[in-house]
Amino acid sequence: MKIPQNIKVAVDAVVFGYEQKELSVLLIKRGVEPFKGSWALPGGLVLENESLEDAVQRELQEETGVTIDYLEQLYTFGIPGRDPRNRVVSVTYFALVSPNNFKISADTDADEVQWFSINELPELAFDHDKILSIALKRLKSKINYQPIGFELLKKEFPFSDLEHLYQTILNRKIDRRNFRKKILSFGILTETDKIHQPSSGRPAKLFKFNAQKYKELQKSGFHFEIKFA
Amino acid sequence: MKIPQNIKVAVDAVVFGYEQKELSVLLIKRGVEPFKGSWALPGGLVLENESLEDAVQRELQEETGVTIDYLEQLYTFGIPGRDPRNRVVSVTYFALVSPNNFKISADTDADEVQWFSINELPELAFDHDKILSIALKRLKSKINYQPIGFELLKKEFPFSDLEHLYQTILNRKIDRRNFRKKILSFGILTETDKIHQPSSGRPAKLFKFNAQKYKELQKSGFHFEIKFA
DNA sequence: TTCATTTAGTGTTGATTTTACACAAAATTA
DNA sequence: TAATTTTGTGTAAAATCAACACTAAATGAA
Repeated sequence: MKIPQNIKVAVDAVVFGYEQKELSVLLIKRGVEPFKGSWALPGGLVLENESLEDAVQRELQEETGVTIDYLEQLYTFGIPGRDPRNRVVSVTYFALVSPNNFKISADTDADEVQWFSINELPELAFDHDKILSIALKRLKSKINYQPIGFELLKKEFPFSDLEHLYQTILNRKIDRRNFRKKILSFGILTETDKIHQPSSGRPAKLFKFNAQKYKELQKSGFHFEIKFA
Repeated sequence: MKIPQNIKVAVDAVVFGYEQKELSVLLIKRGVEPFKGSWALPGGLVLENESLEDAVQRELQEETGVTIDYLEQLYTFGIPGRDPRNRVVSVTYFALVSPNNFKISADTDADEVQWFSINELPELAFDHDKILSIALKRLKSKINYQPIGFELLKKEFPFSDLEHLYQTILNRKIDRRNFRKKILSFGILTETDKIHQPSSGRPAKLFKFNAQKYKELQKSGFHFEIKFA
């Protein structure tokens, strides 16, 4: 005799943002038990007729109002007991948001959505700390072999922003000359004619990531890959 | 008004084996509709109280009798309509089997389980061709940066087996001297005192993968990584 | 107005890694 | 014993990586 399966499917997203040389994660404060009042990753149950990706986008829209620039599946968690109420299998996603879309929508309760610096995280509900740590690992590893760092910057950015981004995420110094040389050698950045005036110091040219060019290069076997001194 | 969610959770596994310089995948012939009579990846619904990994192991045991040497989560598929009956979210796994465990258990119906060379695949049920192609991509990419190739060989193997394995999976020639030099330089192989007599030609020393050593090296920052001419 | 401070921008050299490449050694079979 | 098969090995040129420091252009303060 078979017992009918009753497992709920949820999605959760680890959304990263970067501003002011700080890497942050988007969290929501839970309004219901269990873990009422705790911070958690945005997410929720998948609806009957929507794809997993649609579910993530919908939940992010509903809960945070934030627009996502990059989204990929991270990992699926399904150990019985990870949710104290029911069996929930959670498909988690990894998302990046550019500073342009950093702001939290006005129609969400600001009390309940917040960016947290990766260095000052609160305790998280469920197994969300584990999910977050896997996402962070993915980010740290992936920026080395895929040009996803640009998703965390404005469309046009001074080179030093990219440099600082890598240093922040990888948490170490990078040789400026070697880094610039390497990235520029890929030929996937376009120099704009605009310049950026920092609060003090020499003005900087603005660059933008050329996704079109990147795709072409990919087709001819090019592989984005960074190694550091 | 909320409609209660009714989504089933399944697991499916792409199991790779390697023998006679051929890479193969383990498939089962479906005994029930839909796709009755078609070949498909082994898998099935997750039980109420088992973890996803346990579900994969159980299904593989039940359906194929094959013992798995390496298992990792691959990707989760959840587009509505991928199963014509119900909404099914399938968490897929990627598995490797060594030739020692290659044989299909006697208590399964041999008619319904079979190894297929990656070059002579039948049509597959559901979206299993897509799953398989992602698994293959993963395998091709992962053998370059993780020592998982050994899971597809016997515990003790002549060096040329490793060489052929890489050539088969990557589908290209590899320089024998450079390959050997690189792999040996890692220090994760132990030379046994046994030798292997090929059907003709010079006898070869047998090596084995030293998982212990690999773990130690990993801790001190070593990273398995292969690049080829 | 110039001096101190801040950030952007740039090349060279030595060390290391990668690539290309060919022949001798040990066994089997005819 | 000659032909065939597979193992095992070194070197040199090319490419990449790693280390390293000063000048340029702006701002703000003295």
